[in-house]
Amino acid sequence: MIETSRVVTAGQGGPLRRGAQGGGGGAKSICATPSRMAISSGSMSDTHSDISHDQHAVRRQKLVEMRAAGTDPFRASFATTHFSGEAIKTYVEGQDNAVTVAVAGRLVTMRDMGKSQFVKILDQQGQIQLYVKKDVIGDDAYAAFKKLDLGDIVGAKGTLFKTKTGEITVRVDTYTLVSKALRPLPEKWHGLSDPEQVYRQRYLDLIVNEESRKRLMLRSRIVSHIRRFLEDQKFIEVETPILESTAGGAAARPFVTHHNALNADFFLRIATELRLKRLLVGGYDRVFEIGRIFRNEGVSRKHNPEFTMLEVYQAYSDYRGMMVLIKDLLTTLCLDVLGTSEIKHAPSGQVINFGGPWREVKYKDLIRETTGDAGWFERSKADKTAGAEKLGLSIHPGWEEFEITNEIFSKKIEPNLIQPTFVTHLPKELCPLAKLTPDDPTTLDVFELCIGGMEVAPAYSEQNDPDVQRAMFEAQAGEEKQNIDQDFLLALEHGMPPAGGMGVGIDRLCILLTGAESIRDVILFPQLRSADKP
RNA sequence: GGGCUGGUAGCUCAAUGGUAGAGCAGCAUCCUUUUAAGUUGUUGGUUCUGGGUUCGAAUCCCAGCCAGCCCA
Repeated sequence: MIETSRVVTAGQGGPLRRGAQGGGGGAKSICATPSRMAISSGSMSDTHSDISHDQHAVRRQKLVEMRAAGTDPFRASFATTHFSGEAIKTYVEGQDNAVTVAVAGRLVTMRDMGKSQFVKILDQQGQIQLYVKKDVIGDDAYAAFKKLDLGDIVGAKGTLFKTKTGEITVRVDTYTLVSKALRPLPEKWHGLSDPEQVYRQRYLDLIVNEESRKRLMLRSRIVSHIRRFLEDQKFIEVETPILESTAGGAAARPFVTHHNALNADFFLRIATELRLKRLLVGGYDRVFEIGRIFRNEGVSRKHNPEFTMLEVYQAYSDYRGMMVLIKDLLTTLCLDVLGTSEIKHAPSGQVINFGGPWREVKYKDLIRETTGDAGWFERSKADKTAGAEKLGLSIHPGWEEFEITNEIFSKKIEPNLIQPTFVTHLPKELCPLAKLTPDDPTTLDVFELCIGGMEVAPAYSEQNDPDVQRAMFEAQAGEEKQNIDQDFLLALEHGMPPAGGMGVGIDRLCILLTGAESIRDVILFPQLRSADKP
């Protein structure tokens, strides 16, 4: 497809453990509890080292003491009745302590006031405040509670009330420590801002940076909405192979891997198109896949080596049917997930409006308009080169004419298409998988949906003439005939229904809908160079 | 791949080539409705790594690693 590409290096992102400093810090008793902690690992020097500054050591010390006292947090669990958000909703206005809830989560805020404490825990739905009073939970439990650290995971049972500042809070009757955090959390006010650590230790980012947590959860809801939307329209979701012997369906450099038992190299797929069309042949009339695609290209703000693409195929439809589908999909997506049809687009300062009619314009008209040359497509290559350079573009001498023209499109036109725009009738050289326009065989029955200056979704009237398809593949492959997917052509000879097909880059869509600045902000674990030390 | 910028305490950040600091958290102390809670005191450093210049380097130079931005 026209779909643009993405990314990267093979490196394997292992779990990173940054500073190696574990264990070493001698275990010396700092606070009371001289106890016998012969078991604690590490050296037992006799020097009276002070570990009070070493948060990791202090927390390990607490764990040792807890175990010595017969409680092991890692062997405990806790039965919850509500997530934080649900618990808050069950509060009945004006009726303090009427409802009992059991919630659990990570301690993210602690305010110690002597004989009582306000703390907050974080779970999947957000934060909820707990109020712990010494005279309610008892002296021993309170003493233990005071030893908890930020980052520890606790379960708490109690009744809901509203504080004098109006926050719905759990008045804790009992609590259980269910996991001890041996490492400290990043600072609460500024959060975690070092981008490297944000990506490498995403779990910390999710804990302390609410925007990240919300943005990435929004992504999950977006994908979920897409599935529901398509299923409601009788589309069938399928999963096709990632390992392929021929990487087809797009123009991109694939990753190569090796299967030992078969003693064969395989490519990681660069598109799902050719597999899904085989399913059209097989009688799946409406089919889609939301799948990971791998492209062995650069890494940038808009490219990750692996990314997620939705591909949809609908028999007895065409590129115009895909227009209706994508417009319905995106408008309902905005309303259901974001609750609005208008989205701020920071780079351009514009407000993108998904609600109104969407502009539709022919590729050639955009080119003629931008170059100011009504006869652009009749010009010689030299004239086109000169025209493009006049627009400030640098043109490689080896480029074909359509490449020169497309350079104008991608550099001078696409970045300015902020409002949803269907660019139709692209030159036939740009894609070998679509049908030619009946009254203009130099163009294709396709559109490219551009929003926010990005290509969001290309769609075609899919080529189903096996002979035309073979000719187009061969023309594109040139000397690389071995890269042609012969089995796909065989499938076409069995007859594929006319169909509309479309690809939607999920990551870019999420960038758009969440206002993210980089693809890395909408991918939980973006690709980075290996952090392993040599 | 090229250019630019950055890497200092657990986190966020300071520091003319001259003893490396602050806030948060940590430790200790007071406080039973707080909202970045507050109070008093206090600990904590392989300044990314390796070379070099210098009487002296977080700072200047060279190389490398990692990251971000821009470009191809």
